[in-house]
Amino acid sequence: MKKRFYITTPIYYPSAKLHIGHAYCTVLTDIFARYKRLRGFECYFLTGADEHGQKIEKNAALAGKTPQEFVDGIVEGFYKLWDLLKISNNDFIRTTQTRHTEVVQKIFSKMLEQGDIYLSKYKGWYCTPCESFWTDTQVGPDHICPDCGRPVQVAEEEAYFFKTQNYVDSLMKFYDENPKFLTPESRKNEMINTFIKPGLDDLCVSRTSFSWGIPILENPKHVIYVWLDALTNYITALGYGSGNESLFKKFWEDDETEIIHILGADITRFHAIYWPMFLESLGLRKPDREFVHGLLMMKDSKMSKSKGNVVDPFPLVEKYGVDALRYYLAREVTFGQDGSFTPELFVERINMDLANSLGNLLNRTVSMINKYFGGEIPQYLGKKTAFDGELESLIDLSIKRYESFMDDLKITEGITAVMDIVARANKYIDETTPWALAKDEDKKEELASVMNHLARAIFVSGMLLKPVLVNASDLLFAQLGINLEKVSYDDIFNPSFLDRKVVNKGEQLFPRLDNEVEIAYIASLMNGNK
RNA sequence: CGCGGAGUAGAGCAGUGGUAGCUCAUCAGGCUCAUAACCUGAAAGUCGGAGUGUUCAAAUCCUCCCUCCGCAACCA
Repeated sequence: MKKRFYITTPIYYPSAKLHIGHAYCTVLTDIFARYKRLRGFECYFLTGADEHGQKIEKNAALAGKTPQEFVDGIVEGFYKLWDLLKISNNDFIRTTQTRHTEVVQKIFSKMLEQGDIYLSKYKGWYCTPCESFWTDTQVGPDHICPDCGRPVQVAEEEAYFFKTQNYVDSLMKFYDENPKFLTPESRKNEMINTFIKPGLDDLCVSRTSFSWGIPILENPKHVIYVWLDALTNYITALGYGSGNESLFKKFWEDDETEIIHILGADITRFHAIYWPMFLESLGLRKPDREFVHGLLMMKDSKMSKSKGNVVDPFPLVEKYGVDALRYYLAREVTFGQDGSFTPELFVERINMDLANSLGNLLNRTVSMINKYFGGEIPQYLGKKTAFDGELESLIDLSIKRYESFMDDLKITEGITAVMDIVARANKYIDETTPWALAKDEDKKEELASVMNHLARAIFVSGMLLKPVLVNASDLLFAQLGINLEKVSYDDIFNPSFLDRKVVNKGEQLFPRLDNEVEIAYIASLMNGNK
């Protein structure tokens, strides 16, 4: 196990507002980062914005702004959303920042000098009115501009290319030697069969047809084109090539750091093929893992602006709280597979897991401790009832399962391991029938043991869910009388940790939602975006 | 033959070789500490179809077919 982690999301493109799909990727990455920190590891978490390119240039012109003004406005929205979702990123990189642009220029120069980049001609379908190049697949069989629908012509422009042939063999070797590099594994097969085996083209890394990009020093009519600019954010953010490389040394070069990129399927190719090549060209280490997450569908069809089913996370969080949304994203959608967001699933998941199971368990337990023990959690007395041992073993087992799932980025499975504890605790109440024990003075010890065990089950669950439920876990601790300053992960292993703590019955952690009303409300939010 | 994913109980999903699972919904029962909650039990699937394919053993591997979805144009 490495002792330090560097984890990243892709940098998102600020051509429009972010939606729940971006939130999904960022929240899951955040959960992992928080999990690692909770376990006591150092974890540096980076996200950001990829701000160059023709589309930004065009959208800015349409909005009557300079490109920089335009992206500044959009990125403001990024900050707000990540703030709202309690994203714990350590840094936010913008590709328009000089700490990035200057280094990208140096990177380009180095590659050019080494002969990994050469000047040639980019040939493609060109739409004169749109001033845009398109690929074969983009123009389709009729050779029509996908933007304006008019016919396109074959055109050429001077461009720089990255020589992939220099690194193909070494990439294949890297795949072989690092089976966990790209997961899920089907993604790796896709890369090899679809892109590498048929023969990899060199990658175009500059453009002259627009100017909103990082100029190439050696030839300033060119700007650096998308991927060489975008992917390198992962190292420029750490100060690579700058005056101060301390972060870079610590979180990239040190072998004790595990480097993890989280990304979506549509950009797998660039992360899995070109990024390792760029790094090798620079003589740098490659990431340990690239984890490809699935897409969030809106009930059978992909979320898209034209279909009017884009979900805006803001009103959702405003109404249901950040924890509800974070929990839904992490639990409902198996990380690594496609999943869906629907109002029905959302309301059901929150009600069943958070309100009925966890929230209600806390509520009933605190009530009983108040009623039977004047609010003081009884001391741990060992295994006093026939069911104590079973509950304790289930807790121990669930902690182990949780840890091993989470370490392997199986976040959805990690959460279900915690919910096993909650379910078992609810059952334990029925098994031990505390209300019956309370009527018999001789059973006082058993009753005390039941309360202690219940409190511990809730405490452990709350701790394990802390990376997900960033607010509710603290509220849960507070109800159990835990001093938030004096609690740490390792306390879950101490059965006596809760002895004599005084509970505080507070608000319901997750009030039950009215199905019909809330489903209709969320549906109206989605339609409102049409 | 473009690439990829999916097809498992009424709905939504998990499950990659070893007696078919989870959540919800349904029905019956229990309990009363609790947020009409919680607990127990039942009914419900020939795991898309085909193959006298591989194997001691297949939802899981192989071959073929069918259907749906995503990518290929806004969009993680």
